[in-house]
Amino acid sequence: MNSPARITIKDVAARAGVSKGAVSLAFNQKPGVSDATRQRIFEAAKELGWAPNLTARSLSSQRVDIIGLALCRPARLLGLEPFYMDFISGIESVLADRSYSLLLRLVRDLDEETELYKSWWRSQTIAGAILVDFHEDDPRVPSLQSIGLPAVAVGHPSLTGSFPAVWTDDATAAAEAVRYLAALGHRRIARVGGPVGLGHSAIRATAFAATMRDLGLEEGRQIATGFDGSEGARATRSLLVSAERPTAIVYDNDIMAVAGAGVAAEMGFVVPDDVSLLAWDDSQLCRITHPTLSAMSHDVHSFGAQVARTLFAVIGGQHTGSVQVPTPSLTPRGSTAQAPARS
Amino acid sequence: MNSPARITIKDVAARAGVSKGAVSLAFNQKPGVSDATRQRIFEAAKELGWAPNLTARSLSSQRVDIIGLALCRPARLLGLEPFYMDFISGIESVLADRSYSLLLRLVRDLDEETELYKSWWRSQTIAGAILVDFHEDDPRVPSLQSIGLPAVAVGHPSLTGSFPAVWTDDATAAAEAVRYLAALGHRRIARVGGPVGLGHSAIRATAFAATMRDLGLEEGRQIATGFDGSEGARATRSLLVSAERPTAIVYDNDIMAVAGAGVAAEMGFVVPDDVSLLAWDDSQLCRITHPTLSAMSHDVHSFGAQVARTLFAVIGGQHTGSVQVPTPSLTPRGSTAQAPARS
DNA sequence: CGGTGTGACTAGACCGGTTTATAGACAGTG
DNA sequence: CACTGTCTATAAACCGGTCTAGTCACACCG
Repeated sequence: MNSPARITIKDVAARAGVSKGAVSLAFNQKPGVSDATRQRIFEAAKELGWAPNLTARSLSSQRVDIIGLALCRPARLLGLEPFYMDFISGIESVLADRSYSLLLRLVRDLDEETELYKSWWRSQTIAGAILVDFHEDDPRVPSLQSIGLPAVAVGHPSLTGSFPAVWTDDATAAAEAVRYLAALGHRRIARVGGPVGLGHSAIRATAFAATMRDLGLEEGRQIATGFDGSEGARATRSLLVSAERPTAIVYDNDIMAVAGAGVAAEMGFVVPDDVSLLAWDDSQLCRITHPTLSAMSHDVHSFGAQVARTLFAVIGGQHTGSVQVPTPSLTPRGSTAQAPARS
Repeated sequence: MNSPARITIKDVAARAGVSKGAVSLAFNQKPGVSDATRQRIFEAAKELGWAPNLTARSLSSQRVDIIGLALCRPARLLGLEPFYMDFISGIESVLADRSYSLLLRLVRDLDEETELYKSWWRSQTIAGAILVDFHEDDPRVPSLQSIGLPAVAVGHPSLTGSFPAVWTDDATAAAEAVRYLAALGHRRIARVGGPVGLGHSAIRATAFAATMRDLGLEEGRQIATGFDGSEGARATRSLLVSAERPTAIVYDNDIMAVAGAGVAAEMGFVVPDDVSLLAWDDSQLCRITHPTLSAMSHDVHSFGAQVARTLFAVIGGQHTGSVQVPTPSLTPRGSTAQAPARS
């Protein structure tokens, strides 16, 4: 169509009266050019408005400055989960420092995700990848390990094969949640969790059940959902109409807790007098509802940053072990209180 | 470190007993190779597990299959706004069809954003860009126009210079919101909006004021915020304690409306009996609170898809005009009702 | 039978950088 | 003064594709 003759390294070299090689050396801070020449080269580049063509650069240097992230949750849900954007922004904060960018793709299922990563890796599009939402016996682990994709896994090390994991101790956090509610006198505690297949949901479920047992409480009812607000609402409704109505409910994310609070209000239950609710993640959402939501809170942004740092270590060829980030801790707010007097 | 001799087009060519060129032709669905040969080539490629190196491809074809998107809102906020992820997923749905990917970056301010786009464009990293959140006299317009970056602007055409705009009629929607509330008998209507500088906030503000005037209502109070939940709460608090307390409040997004509902409850006002609240965007959030939130609703996913389609047209060299997507329309739910009897 | 197409295929230039081997200039040294 | 070493700078190979110009075989035509 047009292209007013793109400026290349050659033009800059000509203008500065040097060779292509010299320009390359100057721009990569390498020795081999005098300060005076370097200066001249920078000036020429500035006058011409030149910046190195990254495509050409990565072709010849066999290096690429893009990280891949595929997310495999329904779009509708992603929009709602404050978690992801916060997580992504944490990743970005580290990438930006090193002039890396994040390539994002939403996929429908794990197979599509695996294929995408394979294709990105084979085609040298990405330098490494971030894998999230691990399932038990996750199919991505063997496939992606075998092609040697540098990646860091966000999930419990027991799930992530040989990929270095960045993980948070969900089991301990789940136990703390139960203990806290028990300490408030609650004896019938329920949990509204994520899908059964999902690794961290399973871990929380197990820890939840074990802690209930430890404390001598009857086994709490647990309902698996798809993290979706409306599913959270449905689960809450089902819990609140049951004969053995729980007096406290733990949710696996903030959205479902908000939905739960909505359902409680709709059914005439007062939070926290009739039922205590405990959210998970502690995004800003927990602070703007009424009552405010008590939550298991952690720093999702830092979590993302740590993931990115670990990935750089992996790409750099270091044999990184798994990294544990701080365990979510309880932040009490207005949605939890003493259990109501025995009914 | 290792690299088990990366497979290139040459290896595939050798294995299939043809030249590099033939492999290239076969893989790009171009004529010039017989079906039999094509077949052999594909087999060879499959056996070797080869996929074209996209870096090399874009270098020689001067084409790139990546779209850039820089978002310039504080990370904390992005996580909360259901809008963006939904919007992004709409974009993705179109990109994926054409095997394009989305390069995402969070930036701190418009200057950083401008520089980033310039650098992406000069370095041939992206084929085009999506610009969002236009301000009045947006500095990005002249800078990016002058370098010839193919881009589509999400915002009212009056703000986007010569960039093709994809926009939604906020003025009409804002007027509809006011008219609806007025029809319910509200006479003191307030608005909690976005930052004054932001284009669509300004448009809504103007339309809001104009409609109030048209209906013969006293000028409604409008408060500018940063879209943040806590700011929405603060604004609502300030409105509800004022002498001229409004009986209806329109918010510029869902989060602030949720926060507003929280504040109302905290202050003992019943929604919608004492005060009606109207959200904007209508994410799932509006359906899970209690009461549910009435909202100006639109299809953000399709919006994103339309933006992507328009961008492809621009990249393809078509002189696209601006495209208008459907105007947000009112979806009444539980947070709006007749105005309380005259106090 | 020579001339003209046409389709299949190849050699090699090219994209815009990086990197290596090498040349030249100059200073220091025995 | 020849000899070595250091520093600056260059030419050319290279990365892995695309793409143009051209070769070749074969059929078709007058």
